[in-house]
Amino acid sequence: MSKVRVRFAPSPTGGLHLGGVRTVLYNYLFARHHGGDFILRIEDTDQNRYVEGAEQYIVDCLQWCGLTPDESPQKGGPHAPYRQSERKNLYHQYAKQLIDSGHAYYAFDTTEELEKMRHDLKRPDNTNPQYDHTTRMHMRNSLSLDPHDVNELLANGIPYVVRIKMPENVTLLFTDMIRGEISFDTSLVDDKVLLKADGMPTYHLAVVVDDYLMKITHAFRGEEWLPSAPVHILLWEYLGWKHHMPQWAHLPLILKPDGNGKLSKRDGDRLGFPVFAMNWTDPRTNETTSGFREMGFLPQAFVNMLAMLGWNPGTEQELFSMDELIHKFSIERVHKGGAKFDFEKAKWFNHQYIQHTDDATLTQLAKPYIEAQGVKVSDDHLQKIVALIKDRCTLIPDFWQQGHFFFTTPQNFDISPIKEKWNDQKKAFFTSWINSLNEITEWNQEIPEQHFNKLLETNGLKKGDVLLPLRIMLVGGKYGPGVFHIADMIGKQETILRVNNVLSQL
RNA sequence: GGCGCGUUGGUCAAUCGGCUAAGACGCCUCCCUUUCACGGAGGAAUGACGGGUUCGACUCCCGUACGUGCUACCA
Repeated sequence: MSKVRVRFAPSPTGGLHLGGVRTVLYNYLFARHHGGDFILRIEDTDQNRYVEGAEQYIVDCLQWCGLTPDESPQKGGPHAPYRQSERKNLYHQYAKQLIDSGHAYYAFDTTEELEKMRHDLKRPDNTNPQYDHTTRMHMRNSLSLDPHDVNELLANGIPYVVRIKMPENVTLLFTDMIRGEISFDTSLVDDKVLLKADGMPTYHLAVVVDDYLMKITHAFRGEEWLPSAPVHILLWEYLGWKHHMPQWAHLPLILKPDGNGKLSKRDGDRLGFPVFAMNWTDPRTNETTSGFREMGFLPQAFVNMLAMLGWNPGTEQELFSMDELIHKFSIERVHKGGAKFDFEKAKWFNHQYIQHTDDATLTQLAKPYIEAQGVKVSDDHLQKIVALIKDRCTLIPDFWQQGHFFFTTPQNFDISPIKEKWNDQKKAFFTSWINSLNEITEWNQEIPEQHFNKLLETNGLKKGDVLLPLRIMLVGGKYGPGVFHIADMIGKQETILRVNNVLSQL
């Protein structure tokens, strides 16, 4: 068997969607599992939809996720170029070959004529009339027109497209690696455009020609492509490449969490979670769509989560390194049905990864978020804090949410939980505690607590009476790690200051 | 409308004819923690429906329903 070669073939029209990343992932895992090649091919045949920066964005996403291609527009390779727009001239000969063999034809219909046909033939029982064997002879093409007229139109440079001539009454069978045997009746498929009037191929022609030329052995794509599979299979056959056709796998869709349907970036905006891998700003509208990276996901967690959305190894294991995924991944275990995206589960994965990441690495990840708040802190000091609060961090920005009081004096105190039970006795306790702290020179985790404990009895209080007030004083709210850990980290002066701050408010 | 594909708890899902139907997320209760988390122990919650085939069907077949995708000179 020849070397496995797969490709991810996005169209550079915007940000990379969850489903897109998962398609890359499955391609990548499959290629690595089989010791094959993973190729990035840019399908930019639609010049109207081309968006500046989208290709670079895709490349950056793959890089962030650790899914680097072996061949790509950036890296080059034996089958360059890897951008279809740069391969434009290649496709013509194949279109010509199809016309000569009678499997395709020229069509001269204008947009208006096409619209008229679709409008005129529209019936309740046929809401979408097609350009197919039932209608093609009524249209203006090289099948319906006199050959002499066709030549004249071509000679005069009248714009034309090339359409595939779908055969009638042929049952097309193929085996999908995920779904098994699938069949189509070719009479029901329309004469798809292969070459557009601007000279660019459509997806249908380009994908077949390039997969052949680039020696692709396995082709993974979204389920939405299933209905056009017969067109592609026929092209492989008509071009004489039948025996080189890749094995197909149509991946299930990723669905929106509520209701049904494909997950779209609008769902993310609506429900408050990212749909793109990284922030994407549309250069035309300047609108930014948020991404998992910026929200504070670790790429490994993001990838792990996506791997499990539509695939699992049949064991109870949920957390996998990339190497384990490569080792265990098999396309046969990919599900047929679509999966609803669950942001809560996504966050759980990230929390798991944070807990399993060493403190030094986390420190470097958290640092930019801390510094963005105008705080300067040494790596050493930060790392101690990170160790103390990582348990309660789900996303990287949580290191600030959960630890801001280590860096800055709280300005707002939620005293409501302690206000009602506050009394002079407690006030006296804290005053005497501060006084005793002022006396000491040594500062660590134990000393302030020893003084604290000692004073309880003299003031007739139980520890539980004053622990929460102390927390509010130091933190500002009912959260955070052990209070004496905090006192230790912020130091004596700051501890006294914060106690006084709240004492004056009560 | 036509065609394709799909359907196990709220969600992700195991099961490839033996089921008293795993596990995870989320939710609830309790324990731990004199905060919030983490952790631990429990709990509620599932085979769309109807026919077959079979000693036995969540698993196989056929219908129906529902969902979803496609039906562009977009990918």
